[in-house]
Amino acid sequence: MSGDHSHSEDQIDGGSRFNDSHKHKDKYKEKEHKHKDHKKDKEREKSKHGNSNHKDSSDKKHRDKEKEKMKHKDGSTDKYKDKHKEKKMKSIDVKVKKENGFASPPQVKSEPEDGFYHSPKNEKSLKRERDDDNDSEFKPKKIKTENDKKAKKRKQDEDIKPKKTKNKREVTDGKKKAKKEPEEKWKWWEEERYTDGSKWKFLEHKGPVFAPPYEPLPSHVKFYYDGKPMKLSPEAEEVATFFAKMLDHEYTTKDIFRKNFFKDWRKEMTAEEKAKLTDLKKCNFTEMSEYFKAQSEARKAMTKDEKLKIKTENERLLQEYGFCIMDNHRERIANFRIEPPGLFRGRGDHPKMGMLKRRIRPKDIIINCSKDSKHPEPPPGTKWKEVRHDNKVTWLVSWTENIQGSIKYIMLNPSSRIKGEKDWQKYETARRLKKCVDRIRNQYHEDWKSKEMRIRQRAVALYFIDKLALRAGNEKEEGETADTVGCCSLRVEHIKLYPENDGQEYVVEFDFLGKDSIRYYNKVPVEKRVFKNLQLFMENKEPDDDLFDRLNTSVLNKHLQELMDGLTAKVFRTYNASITLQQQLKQLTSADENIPAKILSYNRANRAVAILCNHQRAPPKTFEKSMQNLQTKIDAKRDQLSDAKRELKSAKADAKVRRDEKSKKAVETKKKAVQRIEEQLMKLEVQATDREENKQIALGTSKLNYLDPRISVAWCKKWDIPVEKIYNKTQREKFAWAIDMADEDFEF
DNA sequence: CGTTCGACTTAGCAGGCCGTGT
DNA sequence: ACACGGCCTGCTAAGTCGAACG
Repeated sequence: MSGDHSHSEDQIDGGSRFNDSHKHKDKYKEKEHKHKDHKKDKEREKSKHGNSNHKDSSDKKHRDKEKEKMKHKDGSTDKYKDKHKEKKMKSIDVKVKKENGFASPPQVKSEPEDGFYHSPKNEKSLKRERDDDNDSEFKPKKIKTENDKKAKKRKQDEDIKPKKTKNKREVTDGKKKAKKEPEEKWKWWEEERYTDGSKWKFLEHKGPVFAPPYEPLPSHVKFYYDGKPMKLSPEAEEVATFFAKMLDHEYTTKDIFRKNFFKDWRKEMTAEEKAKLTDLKKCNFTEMSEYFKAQSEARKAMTKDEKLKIKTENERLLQEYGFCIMDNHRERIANFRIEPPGLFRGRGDHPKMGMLKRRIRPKDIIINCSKDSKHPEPPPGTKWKEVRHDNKVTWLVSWTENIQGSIKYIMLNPSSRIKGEKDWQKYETARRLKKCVDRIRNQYHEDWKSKEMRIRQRAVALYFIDKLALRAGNEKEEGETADTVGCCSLRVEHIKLYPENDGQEYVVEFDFLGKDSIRYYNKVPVEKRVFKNLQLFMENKEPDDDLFDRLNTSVLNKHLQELMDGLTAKVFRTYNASITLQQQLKQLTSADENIPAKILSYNRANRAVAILCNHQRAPPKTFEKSMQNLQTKIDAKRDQLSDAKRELKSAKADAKVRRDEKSKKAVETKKKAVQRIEEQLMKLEVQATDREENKQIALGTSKLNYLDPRISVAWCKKWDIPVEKIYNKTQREKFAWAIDMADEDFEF
C-alpha cells in the first residue's frame, strides 16, 4: 500500500472532510483481515524497537538530527494559534497555585433528620467536591444554610407534583424573558451535593415496561420455503418477522448479516423446522413484509380518536413508569421501556450484524432502589433476577444484553439532578483545564524531544487530542465490533505524511473510521518536530501496526491525571469545543445585526465546533428538495419586494403632488411594508445559508454534550435573544441550571 | 501489570409529531 | 382544514474511563 492511497477522489471534493463514511467501508474492509491480531502486533512492535538500548540509540540519533532542524520551529505555528486563540494567553506564571489547592471546607452538611436519611459514613471527598470548591464561579456555599432549610422542607411536604403544567407562559411571552421562574421548579443546583460517594438516599420506582408480547401473524399471512407455504412455530415465526421487517434495508443483503441471522434463527426453530429450513435464500418473507407495511399504513390512517387513545395510553404509562422518586423529588426517567427483541444492527461494518437480540424477561432484570421504598413488582407469575439497594450508582434497572454481553441500564433523564450535576461538573473540569492548558501544552512540546519513546508518543498523541479534538481511542476486542479507532489506537495505515503539500510543510493526512464508523478525514500541517516523530513512530512498521505502540488510553490518562486533577483525554474535547464556541461567538456576533442574523452567527459558531469534533450526519434525504422550496420562496419574496418598492415609489410621487396628510400616511405605510418584506427576505436568505452550510454537519451532539450551556445563555442575555431560539424545550430542561445561573458576563 | 467489568457519556438515525403555509 | 416538511424525541449502539480482577 503506501504509495497510492486510494483517496485521491476524496480529496478532490472541495477539501471537504465530509464523505459518506459508509461508502468507504469497502476500502476498510480489505484492511480488516490484515490487522487481525493486535495484541501480537503490539508485542512485536515492542520487541522490534527493543527496550532500552535499541530505543535509546535510535531516539538519540533522531534527537540530534532534529535538534538542528528544530531551530526556527517550536514557536507554535500560527496555524496552531489560530485554532486555539485564547484571549488570556499571557499568564506567565502558568504554574500557579491552582488545581489542587482546594480549600474545600467540608462543611457539615446538615442531614435532615428523618427516616431514610442516615449520615454518610465514609467521608472521603469526591473529585466533584474539589472541583466545586475550587471554582470561584461556583458557589453553592452561601446558599447553604438556606438550603438546609429547604432540604428539610422538601422532605416533608415534598413536591412530588405531577408534571410541569406551567411553562406555557414562558414560551408565549418569550421575549420578556420569563420573569418569574415557576417556583415549583426545583433548583437542585442551589443545594449541596453528596460528599460521601452516594448518589442518592432514597429511590423508589415502578420498574421497567417490558416489550409487548409477540402476536402471531394472522393465518392468511404466509411464509414460504422453497416456494411452498409453511407454518412456523411461534418462536421461529417471531424471529422471521424481524427479518421481514427489515427486508428493504440494504443490510439484509449482506453476507454477514444473513449468516448471523440465519444461525440465530435456527436456534429458535423446532427440530422439524431446523431440518427443513436449511437455506435462507429459499425463504420468502415477502407476504410478511407486505403485511407489516400495510399495518403501518393503517396506523397512519387511523382516526383522530384512535390516535388520541394511543396517546392517552402512552401518557398514562409515562406517568406511571416514567418517573421515579429520588430524594424527595419526582424525576423523569430517560428510558423506562425495555428494548424490544429484534435483529442487531451495529454501525458500520459490524461483525455481529444480524444476530438475534433476545427478548428481555423479568428474570433478566436487576432492580435497584432503596430498601425502604416500595419495591417494584415483577409482572404476575415472574420474578426479578435480583433486587439490590446500591446507592453508589445511579441506575434503577439493569440487564445484560446478549450480543456483546454488556450491561444496559435504565437511568434518569438529563433534566434530573443526578445527570445535571454531573454535566455541570464536567464543564467545571474543562474550565480548570483552561487555567492550566498553556502549561500542559508547553510540556508536551517539550516531551516531543524526550529520549524516551513512550513519552514522545504520549506527547504527540496528546497534541492530536488537543489540536484535533480526537477521542482517546481505547483498544477494542477484535471481531467483536466494527474496526474503528481513536487517537491511541491509530494505526500506521491511518495517516500519511507529506513533507510538503499544497505549499504547506509537514502535512499529516488522517483518514480513519472513528466512533460509529464515521469517517475522519483531515489534512493538517503540524510542527516539524511532530512530523519527525511520526516518521520515527512509523519506521519499520506494517500498515496495520499501531502508530503509538507504547501508548494506550490508560497510560495517557494516568499521565493526564498527574497534570491536573480530574483531567482525562475527553476533557480536551469539552474544553476545546467550549472555548471555540466562546471565541467564535465573540468574533462572529455583530451588535448591529438583527436577531435572525445573530442566530445565524450562533449557528456558525456551533458549526465550527461540530466540525472540530467531526460531528457528521447523512445529508437529509429531502435536502435538495427542501433547498429548492426555500429558493422558490425567496424568489417569491423578491418579487414581492420589488412590487412593494414600486408601490412605495408611486405613493411618494403621489404624495409630492397632493401634499395632503392622507397620502403622506400612505407613504409611511408603504415604507413599513417594504421594510417588513426586506426583513422577511433577509430571514429567508439567512435560513438558506444556514441550511446549506449545515448540510452534512450535525449541531445537536456538540450542543448537547460539549458546549458549556452557560456560554450560550450568557450570549443570549447579552444580545437579548430569547433562549428559546437556541434551545428547544428538552434542551432548556436539561440546561435549566445554566439558564438559571449564568448571567451575561459569564466567561467559560 | 494487563485484562475485564461496570457505569456512565456521547452518538447518529428513524419515524412521527406538530407547526406552517396554503 | 389539510398537506407538507422540519425538527424533536426516542432509541440504542458505541464510546470513555476507573475499578476490580487474576
